[in-house]
Amino acid sequence: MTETTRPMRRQDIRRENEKAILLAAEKVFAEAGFGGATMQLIADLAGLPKANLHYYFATKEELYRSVVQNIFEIWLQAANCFDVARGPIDGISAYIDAKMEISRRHPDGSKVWASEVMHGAPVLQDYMESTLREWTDGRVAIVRRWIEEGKMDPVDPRHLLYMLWATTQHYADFGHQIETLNGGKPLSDRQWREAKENIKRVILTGIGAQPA
Amino acid sequence: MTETTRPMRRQDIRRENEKAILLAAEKVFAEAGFGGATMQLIADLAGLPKANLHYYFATKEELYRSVVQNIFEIWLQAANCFDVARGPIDGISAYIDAKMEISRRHPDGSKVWASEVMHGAPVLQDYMESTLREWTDGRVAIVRRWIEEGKMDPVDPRHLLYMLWATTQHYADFGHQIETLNGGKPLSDRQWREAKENIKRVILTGIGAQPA
DNA sequence: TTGCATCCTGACCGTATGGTCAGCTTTCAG
DNA sequence: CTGAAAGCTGACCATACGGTCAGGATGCAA
Repeated sequence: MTETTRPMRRQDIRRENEKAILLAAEKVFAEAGFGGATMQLIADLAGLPKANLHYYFATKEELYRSVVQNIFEIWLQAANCFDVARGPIDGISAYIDAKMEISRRHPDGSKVWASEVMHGAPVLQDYMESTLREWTDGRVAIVRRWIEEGKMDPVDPRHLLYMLWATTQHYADFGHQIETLNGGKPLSDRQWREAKENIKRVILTGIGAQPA
Repeated sequence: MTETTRPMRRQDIRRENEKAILLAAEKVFAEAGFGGATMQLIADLAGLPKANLHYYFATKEELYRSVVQNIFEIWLQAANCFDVARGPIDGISAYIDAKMEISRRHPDGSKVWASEVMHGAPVLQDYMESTLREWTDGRVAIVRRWIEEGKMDPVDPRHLLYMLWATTQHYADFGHQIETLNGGKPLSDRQWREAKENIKRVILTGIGAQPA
């Protein structure tokens, strides 16, 4: 009677449940932090009994780790925009767009990531020391090259990167504050567009990479 | 034997203990989040028995609220730089300096504030809807005036403010990430100076407010 | 059809945590 | 000096949480 779908195959069951749990966990971890999140709440949100969570993820830590790693993947993927670009205008524009889209579509993930880093990255320390460092060094080299080629002013690449991360991430992490200051309403399509435009204009102008 | 100071007066005792508790609480809340923080840990860090905490602060929520309100005060005070300035160069420079100094000297407080907002500002919602909104509207008006007076390009004042908040706050909230990418060492005096300089240069240039 | 691996779950457990309280010590006004 | 108010604290309690487990249900290969 309550069944609307055909009996599932094992593979599908596993995949769907894991997905539901990860989605619910992301939201709960984002809203309450690791310490404030409870397995019970995640289970309720995922529509599963609590014991079932432990069938898929042995411990709360393991579940949390999975959530954080997921975000990290998405976060790193936004990097591609940077690489294929031929100059700061293309590259930084695309990167800002990509990161703003993540902030908009994936605010919970962004918050979990922020929370993880704020608390000293207990789970991701090794990633930060390897993958993140490599990624950053690569991007720093690219920016340096752009500077040498006269495509932008000599700005410290690291602080520029931090600025990009901070500004774009802010729209997810501090979304509640922005919403409150926006009269309690989420940003509209137009406002998101304006946000992107403003950020891009200020930064690109700021580093002397404006077209005209 | 262990007494190095003369017996204290009641007033002093109260003041000192409250201060010690608030300091310890700020650190623990910053490191573990509200849910992950324990009264026991705060008590240990403050060097007091747990029951004593409850003598000064009835509940964990009340203690947390005090910590958050403290930060909010400091945060708002940085605003003054903005008001007394005669133009964007002075005002924004001073504001960036002030907020960066907060990020450097008060990273725990900044993290607690960030955490509070990220979790939907359960404690500070009323403040955000009154004080913060008023403050923001005031600053928006100032920026608008600067634009009308031709002292800077027509940038959306709100997104500019968000950019200032995000960029400066990032050095506290994501301090661990920055430290990791800095070879595991905290930023030196020189690096902090460079950070400020870079941010100021990019933003002031970006909004067309550079002196020359 | 059968046997088995996978999937599921209600009931349970040990522990850690926020909070309480009775009764002690210390300060200090009168 | 004295009594009351303020300050302090070890021991205690109820609860909520992460995690376990025995045993039932279900899909599926042979």
